[in-house]
Amino acid sequence: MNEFTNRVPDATVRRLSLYLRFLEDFGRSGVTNVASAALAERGGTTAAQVRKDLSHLGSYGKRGLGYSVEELTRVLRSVLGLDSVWRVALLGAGRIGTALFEYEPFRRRGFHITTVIDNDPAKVGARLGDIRIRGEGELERALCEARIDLVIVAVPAPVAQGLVDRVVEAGVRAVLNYAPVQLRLPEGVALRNVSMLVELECLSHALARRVCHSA
Amino acid sequence: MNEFTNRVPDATVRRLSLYLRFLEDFGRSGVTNVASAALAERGGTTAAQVRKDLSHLGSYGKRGLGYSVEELTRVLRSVLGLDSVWRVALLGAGRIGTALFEYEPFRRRGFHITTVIDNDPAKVGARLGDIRIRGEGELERALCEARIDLVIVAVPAPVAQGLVDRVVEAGVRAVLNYAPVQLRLPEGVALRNVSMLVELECLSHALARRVCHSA
DNA sequence: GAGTGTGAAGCAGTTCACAGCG
DNA sequence: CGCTGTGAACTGCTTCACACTC
Repeated sequence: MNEFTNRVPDATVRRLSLYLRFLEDFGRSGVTNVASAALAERGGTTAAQVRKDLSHLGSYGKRGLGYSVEELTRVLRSVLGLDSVWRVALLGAGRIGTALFEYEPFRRRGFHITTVIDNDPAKVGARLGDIRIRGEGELERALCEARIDLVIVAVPAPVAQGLVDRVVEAGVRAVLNYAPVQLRLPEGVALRNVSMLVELECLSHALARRVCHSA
Repeated sequence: MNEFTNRVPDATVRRLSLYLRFLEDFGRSGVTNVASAALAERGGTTAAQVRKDLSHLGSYGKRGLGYSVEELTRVLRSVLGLDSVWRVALLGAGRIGTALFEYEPFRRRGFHITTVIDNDPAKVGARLGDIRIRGEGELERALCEARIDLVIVAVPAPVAQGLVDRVVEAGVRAVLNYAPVQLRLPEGVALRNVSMLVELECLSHALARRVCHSA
């Protein structure tokens, strides 16, 4: 099996993202080979799980030796689509939007926020870093001009769906949603929700019921 | 079965949090009864899934009628531990920390951030809202004085584990982690990770492989 | 010997389908 | 009749165990 044959399960993809971080750390500390057990240790999972995850991508391990840090790093970057630069638009330049904009790891991983939209007239025309904030009316034009691949939604819940409809119409195929709404998207558009409230409420459930949940 | 007999699966808890939002919306628009199909519609899931989820809590539906919005709201709030106020400490008053601090929905749901810690001497003593930022050295004292239930970690990755060890030692039983590290915690402490990078990389994977993932 | 790759078994969450109640 | 609650079937992820390779 190789990286093109099969679909990689969602749960696996999320772990691959972690493994990649660990591999980069190992690489920086000069480690050249790493065993599934070592990755498992760092990731709070099991060696069998790591091997199963990696086996979805192909056979990159050497028996008795483990995986080449350098090779596996390359493979994971490729599988996760991190060897191209993705052009990202940020919708909403409020507290959360601004924090995301300035989050260094995004840029380091090849996610370039080249467009920022906000509908507050006081903000339009202002700068975020070296980018001029544009008004909602320019949405389609901006997405098209900048050939945006992916959109981060950080606007208030009530306006999110309307904006996203337009974004999808404009041909964007991936949406990362920070607004506390369940967005409705057509087939073929990838969506991920990051909900601060949901996670916090899971913890509050755990506290109230004295049950331990981990993730 | 009632709300105290059995463990509620993790996947269900996350959906309960969503259902609660929908119920509150329905309540505001004056709807008094709601069928599983209506909740499913809003949540992008199926009616059977909703009923199965709710059946973990007990039998609150009326056949032929659906669920009482008011009653179900009360039950969900209780199951999610939202009828008490939780005292929260924020570690890290950087971009992300500040954004979280000012995120209104937290407070509205009963999560009160009463303590803010940062190790930057320039920030210590400054105010965030009406709270004085305290130095790292005061961590244990602050947690204890404020009887903190839950900690939000928004510090740089390299210092996160050290701080969390002290937090756990001080008796805190729930941690919401925004730092891009895999924290190691003892049994019995609830942990949730919110990783901007993982979600973004799932999307980039989907884009690169032209596969659609939703959540 | 050390450590991978993988079928097979085990487990958990989801979907189905329908009996039963209001 | 409409809609819930739930066993039973199903699907998919995780764990196990071991043959196999370096």
